Amino acid sequence: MEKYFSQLSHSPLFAGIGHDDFNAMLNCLGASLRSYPKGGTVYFEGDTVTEIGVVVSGRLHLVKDDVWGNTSIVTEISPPDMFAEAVVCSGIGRIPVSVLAKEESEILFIDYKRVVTSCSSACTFHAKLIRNMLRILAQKNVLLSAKMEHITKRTTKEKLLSYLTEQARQENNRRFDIPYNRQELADFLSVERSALSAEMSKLKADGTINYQKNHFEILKNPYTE
Amino acid sequence: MEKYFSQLSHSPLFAGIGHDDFNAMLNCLGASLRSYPKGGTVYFEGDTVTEIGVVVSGRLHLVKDDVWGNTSIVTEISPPDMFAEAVVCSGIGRIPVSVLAKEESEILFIDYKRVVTSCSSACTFHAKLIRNMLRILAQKNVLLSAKMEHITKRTTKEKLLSYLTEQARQENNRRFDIPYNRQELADFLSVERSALSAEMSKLKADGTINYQKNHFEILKNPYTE
DNA sequence: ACGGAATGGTTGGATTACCAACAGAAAGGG
DNA sequence: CCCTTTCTGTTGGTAATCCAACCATTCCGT
Repeated sequence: MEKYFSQLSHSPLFAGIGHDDFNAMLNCLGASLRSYPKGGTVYFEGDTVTEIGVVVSGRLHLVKDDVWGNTSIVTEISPPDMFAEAVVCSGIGRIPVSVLAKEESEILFIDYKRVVTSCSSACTFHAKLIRNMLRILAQKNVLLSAKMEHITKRTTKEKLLSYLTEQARQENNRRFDIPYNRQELADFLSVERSALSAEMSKLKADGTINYQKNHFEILKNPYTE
Repeated sequence: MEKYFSQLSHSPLFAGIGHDDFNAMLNCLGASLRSYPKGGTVYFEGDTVTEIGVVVSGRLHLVKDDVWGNTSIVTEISPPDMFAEAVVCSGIGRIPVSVLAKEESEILFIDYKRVVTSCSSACTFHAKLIRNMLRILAQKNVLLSAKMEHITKRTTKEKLLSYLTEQARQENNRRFDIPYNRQELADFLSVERSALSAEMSKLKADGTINYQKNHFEILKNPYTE
């Protein structure tokens, strides 16, 4: 594990946990490091899961099979990402996706019960770890909620404007940059790239917004035409 | 607070916390009960928030204003629901919605720092409360992720099939009931009710699914036409 | 500077969703 | 039981998206 410390110490889950604490913690939590060959299966969909997984090397795919066997990739997990945390913490237990190793991978497994149960020696990192966990779950929550706001809009135009005004609000400025190119923005909003481009052109033409590449400016209220 | 105990003790946040602990906990956490008149404002969008709110009476609306002042209701909160928990736990702090009292309301505010900081008297409920918090955030996470799976599909048909096959998978049975009527299902999937009905009729006609009211059955693979 | 790849904008035809309106079926109340 | 309300399915015209294809521009390594 020693060689992975510098990497893991910068991960959100272990943020703020020092080198000394780190080793003590892994012992206290009974963390286990397991390896999977390329193409190996970490979990099958529906498996009961009680451990949080942290990828320390390699690459995983979370995949979903529908009832007829069609497979689609939900996410890719690479170091130092975590997986299965929501299923474990929620108490649902049964994982809704299969987890496959796309490369030879090493995963650090942490028993959730031992995270939330204070040990006898009252380790200092317990509180830290739990706060980190809460922060991670809550942040993901906020991100998902924000995205949901945009995606539930019906038209490409509405989704785009919802997203852009949200960015403007966050920056507290009508001028702002976005972190996506057109294709990525289209994917994020679940729309067609070409339709997105077309809508952007229209909005620029009628003076609602202006943009160059990733820099945007909101000019007037699109709802008061 | 006493009169609200039976109600709050059944809320997810306080689940498993007994009557004795309950009062001790509120003291230990420095919880404060504040009242708001009908139409009053609990938070303005962008306010810095450090407390989790639990509605004990009345009714709140979380509303969102875009940059031009148009207002839309994001959620309604009624007892014993919680709000602002994601913003507070995530450390983001600035609340992305305004919180308004639609009726005269009483809200129990709990300082997050005192939840995650073990007190000197090592109260037993701290661990319980934190586990509850983790569970709530994680459950919301799982629900949001599942919904996102369906909504990111492009067409009404795909959204519907994504939802139905997910239900079939969860029930482990091709026959299952859904908890929504047509309008609610349409709202959940962010599509038109009429378009949804039409798609359902088509899928029934071509023998892909069958249904009566809220009872559904998946008959064959829609992808291998 | 050159060539190739990636990115962004445009267009036209096919598909799909939206909207409004209507009608039959089911549910609920008196 | 009847009446009203709610729920569900259907339809037709309109509007929007999707898809494929194409071109222009930018980016990047050689």
